[in-house]
Amino acid sequence: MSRSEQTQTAVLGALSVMSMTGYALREEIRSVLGHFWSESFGQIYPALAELQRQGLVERRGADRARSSVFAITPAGTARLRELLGEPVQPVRPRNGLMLRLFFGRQLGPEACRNLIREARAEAEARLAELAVARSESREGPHAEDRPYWLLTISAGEHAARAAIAWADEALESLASLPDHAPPHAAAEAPAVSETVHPAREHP
Amino acid sequence: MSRSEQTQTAVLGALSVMSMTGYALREEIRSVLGHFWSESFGQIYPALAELQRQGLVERRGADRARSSVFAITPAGTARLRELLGEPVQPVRPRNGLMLRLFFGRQLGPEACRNLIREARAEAEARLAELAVARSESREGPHAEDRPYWLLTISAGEHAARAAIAWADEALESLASLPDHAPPHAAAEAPAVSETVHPAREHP
DNA sequence: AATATCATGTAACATGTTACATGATTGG
DNA sequence: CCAATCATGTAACATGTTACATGATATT
Repeated sequence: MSRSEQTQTAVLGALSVMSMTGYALREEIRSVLGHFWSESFGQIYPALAELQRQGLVERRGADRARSSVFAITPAGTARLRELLGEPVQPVRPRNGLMLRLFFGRQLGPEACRNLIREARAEAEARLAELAVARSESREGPHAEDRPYWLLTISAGEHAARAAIAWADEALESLASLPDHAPPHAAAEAPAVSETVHPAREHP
Repeated sequence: MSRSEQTQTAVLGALSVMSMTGYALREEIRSVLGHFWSESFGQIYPALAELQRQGLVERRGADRARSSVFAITPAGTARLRELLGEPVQPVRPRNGLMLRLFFGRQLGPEACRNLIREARAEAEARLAELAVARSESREGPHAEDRPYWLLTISAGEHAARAAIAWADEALESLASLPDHAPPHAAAEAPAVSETVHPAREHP
């Protein structure tokens, strides 16, 4: 999977489930695949044009600036299988939370705790969204697709629960640290204060 | 955190632990932060130049093409704290495994199982690496940093264990699926498939 | 009629990786 | 000396997002 074939895969995949407009594609990808995939207009339309040129999708409906629906062709389905069979290309990690925690000594325990609480809340929210997705999947287009969709939902749930468990553990482990603030801190720092930072100077 | 301040954060953070060359920076970031962060030469050197220009790091040693060590300045430490305090910028997800599983019906259960087994093996490997990192952290430069490093290691472990648990569950759930291969699969010839639109234009 | 949303597309920008060029240092 | 590795840097490329331009359709 060298090029932006990734986008082609996502687009062909979505069209394999249901024909739709490019606009709807973005919406679908955001709402349905949103937990593990993302595409922007700037990728979707060029990809659609290229796929059409290759005869992998076709346009139906008025072709002059009017709303038109894209549908996958048999060749497109074959291509989709081919693309799905290619090796998963590794993602370079960029986890801003972990970066901050790794240098957490510079931030001090309290700020770190806030970051972790935030992450925990996000994981809870994700869990709730996934519960909705799970129940909605019962009305999904194809019963044949459902077992696979549930796999991805389950993966999200496992990850979110792990994040929550980690956060609780991390908060506890940070609680035992003396809240001594960063080394020689508060030099020129203006009164930033942040969301929860009431106790700068202790009694 | 608008620009590539992310890179500046990582570089300043690494230099806050220990002074080193740009080359070593890449190695350190890859080996120590590798589980959740990555930078390439193409980012590190320009970032170092910019940081030096701003007086946040300084160069020590011969400055004519010879090996030189970069060290963080007091202003750099202050800037690091500022950067670490900025909101975590969300990452757009791109999980190739989940994309494949979501359209797993096109691949068939067996291919999906292979993907999951692969992911499980990677998670096991990650777990082993993290165990090494955990034991190595005992000889880390600064005892004060250790609690924070352990937080990130623990997060990796939680995530990896969750991935393993999910994989086992997923394999079991796929085992119950009839191994009927993808819909009208096998032949690469476009054997007419069409998931949603069985009928072409002609009646 | 006015506004919001749907829909398509593109250009400018932002980001990030790879491959290369160059030379120093080190170990066999 | 030769090769490998350390070290710095850059240019070309690949990727991806945002903002804008344009106009249709639907809603109020």
